[in-house]
Amino acid sequence: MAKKIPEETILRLSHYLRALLYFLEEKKDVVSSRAIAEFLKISPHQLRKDLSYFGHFGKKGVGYSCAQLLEAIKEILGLNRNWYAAVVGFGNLGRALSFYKGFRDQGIFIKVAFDVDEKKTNRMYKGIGIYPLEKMEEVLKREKVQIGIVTVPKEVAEDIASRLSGCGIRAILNFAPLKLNFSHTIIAKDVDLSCQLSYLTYHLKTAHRDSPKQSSK
Amino acid sequence: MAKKIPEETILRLSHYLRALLYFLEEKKDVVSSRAIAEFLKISPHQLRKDLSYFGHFGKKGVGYSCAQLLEAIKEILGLNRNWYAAVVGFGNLGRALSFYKGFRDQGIFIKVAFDVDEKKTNRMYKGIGIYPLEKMEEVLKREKVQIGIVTVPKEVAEDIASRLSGCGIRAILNFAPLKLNFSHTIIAKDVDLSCQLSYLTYHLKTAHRDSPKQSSK
DNA sequence: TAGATTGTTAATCGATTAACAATC
DNA sequence: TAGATTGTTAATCGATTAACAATC
Repeated sequence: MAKKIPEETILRLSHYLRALLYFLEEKKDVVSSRAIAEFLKISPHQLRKDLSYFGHFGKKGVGYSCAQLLEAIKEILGLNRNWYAAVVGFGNLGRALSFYKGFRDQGIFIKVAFDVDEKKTNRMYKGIGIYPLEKMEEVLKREKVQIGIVTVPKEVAEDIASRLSGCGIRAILNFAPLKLNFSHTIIAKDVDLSCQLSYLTYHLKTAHRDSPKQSSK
Repeated sequence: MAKKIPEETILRLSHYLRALLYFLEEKKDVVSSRAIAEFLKISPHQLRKDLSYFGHFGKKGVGYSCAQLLEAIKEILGLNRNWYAAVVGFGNLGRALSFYKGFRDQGIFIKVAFDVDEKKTNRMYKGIGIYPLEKMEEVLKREKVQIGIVTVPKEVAEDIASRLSGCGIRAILNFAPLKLNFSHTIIAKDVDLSCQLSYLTYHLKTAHRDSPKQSSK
């Protein structure tokens, strides 16, 4: 592989996808990097730099074909196919994520969920099969699932991750407040909601004493 | 202000807090940067560098007092007091966040929630008052709330943010798939769940063709 | 051709890692 | 005193921004 691709670039590709969907809805055939950048409130340089990691998608002096760039980015992100996920921990958050529309729109479907609480399990819930946690290995053996979404308490999260890994699942979206993104066998993305809120309280507290200006990013 | 503090540093302070809570539970009075770093799977350099932005908290040759460092970080993050938040959009995700324990443990309490759906509103729900969206200004005038948590559809998110700002709320945790973190009057943190999943599908797709090794971070 | 806009190289900026002097 | 560990400076690494040649 030629140049290392920044993680931030990958995350921004999703934004570009959204912008293109918007411009397509607006019946635009072609857009410039400037127009996309304005829509997303970023700089056009960044968009072009990000795309340059993957190839040449535009025409100099013209811009980008919305439809073509959309397809190209979908392909880069692997979103030109369907993916299936399992939610582990069917509490408030697990349930909310199971029915999150944003995932389905991208072709990512929650197929099954697991929970320790026997009262929740062994039934279908809006098309999703809910199983007891101890049946995880058994169920995942027959269901084709590539992604695990972990919303269990932090005490068991690491164990769950390694069990998922044992079932052949190589990607985890983790909501437990600890780092799962450290192994070499699993790709994990940690989403730590408490950290995000502390980030806000830090700035609320700090904004006071300094001045109304604020270091957003 | 002397040196600019990286955003990543602020986010890591929350992790340090958790590590210290762990070591306190383990009855440790003093910990070294190495021990904390091992627990969190980061490098001790990073911990020490991060802390150095805020002062001197350890004793050379000894380490850090768990209790003292805990208090110091709480103060830095503004977590030595209570904060109150309003959830806007009481759908699946809004409801899940309203009862998320991790927030309460940090002294951040959801006081009220708003939704357009009249069937959900004008009642209490496990201690949280649910109000119709059009009463937002009225309710927020009498309730002391510093943080807005936005889980409305993307079409209305920007409008909601500016209405929150108009009510004196200066910090927003945004789950709508667009950027609210651009104004100078509001501190926003955007949490984009679809991006996180695409990040995983990208790596799943890419890991195949390269090799089992993976560029975690 | 002139104007517009891309793709890429170079310059800048910022964050992480490493090394080490200070000191408990 | 010797060993341990912090806090800070310096070196490295990586990402963003800017500038511009290529070209539609």
